[in-house]
Amino acid sequence: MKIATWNVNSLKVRLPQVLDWLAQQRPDALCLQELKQEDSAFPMAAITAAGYHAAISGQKTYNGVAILTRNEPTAIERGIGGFEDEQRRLISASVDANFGALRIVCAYMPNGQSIDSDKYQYKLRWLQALTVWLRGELEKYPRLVLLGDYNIAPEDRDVHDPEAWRGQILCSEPERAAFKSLLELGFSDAFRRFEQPEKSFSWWDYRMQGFRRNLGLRIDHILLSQALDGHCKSCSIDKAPRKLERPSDHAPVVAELA
DNA sequence: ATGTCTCAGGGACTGAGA
Repeated sequence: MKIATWNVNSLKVRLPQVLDWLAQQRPDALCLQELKQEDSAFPMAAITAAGYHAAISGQKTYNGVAILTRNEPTAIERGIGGFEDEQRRLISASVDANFGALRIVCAYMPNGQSIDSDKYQYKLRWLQALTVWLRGELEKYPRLVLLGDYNIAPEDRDVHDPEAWRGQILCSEPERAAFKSLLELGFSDAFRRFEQPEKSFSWWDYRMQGFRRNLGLRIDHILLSQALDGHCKSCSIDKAPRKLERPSDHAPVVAELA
């Protein structure tokens, strides 16, 4: 089965691209972030017509996440259990796979703005709560995949200019330590299980002709629980949608499980 | 290079967030 994650930076604007991508790629599951719309505005009819179910948790202007699946999702849950958060950043659902039920967790992790911002403190608290909560989720759902926009570049090789970014937001040591804490739950980074081109990124700033010059970061990830390790057959970044007119600033990340 | 894109409020542009 094919699973993917894509920060679309407004589903209203990006809907035609999402529908095209679904038609071309036919993923079994697509996790979306930054819908930037309330649930009442979600384009359910178009998604249904494309052959997909949708579990959604939307919000006006900011945030908002969804899981689109070809098979009906079950046990849909919103947010991090035990963590009060008015921002709609996380949704979970289960789908059947040929190797057993798969638990999908779709996350839009906080950006943090800058390391001296109170949004940075919120980011670190959010990541801590996620890690605590996931420990229990992994017991309930051993075959669990955590996909989304992590807003963390885990290593220097995930950054176009590591020296310029050192200690900055998306790259700071506390953020990288939080990412490592996720790995210590038994997760592995699907992308790094395979040989990849150098300077592989998933996000490029709209400014400075960032995409054309490949001034990017790899901040969108697919983490696989230990029970899924042997099931992952490939993982790659699809840069094609980033080349379109009016693109999202992120590209989809895709993994194949069997 | 405070550089681009998106949204809301209000009804043209500005500010916030990324």
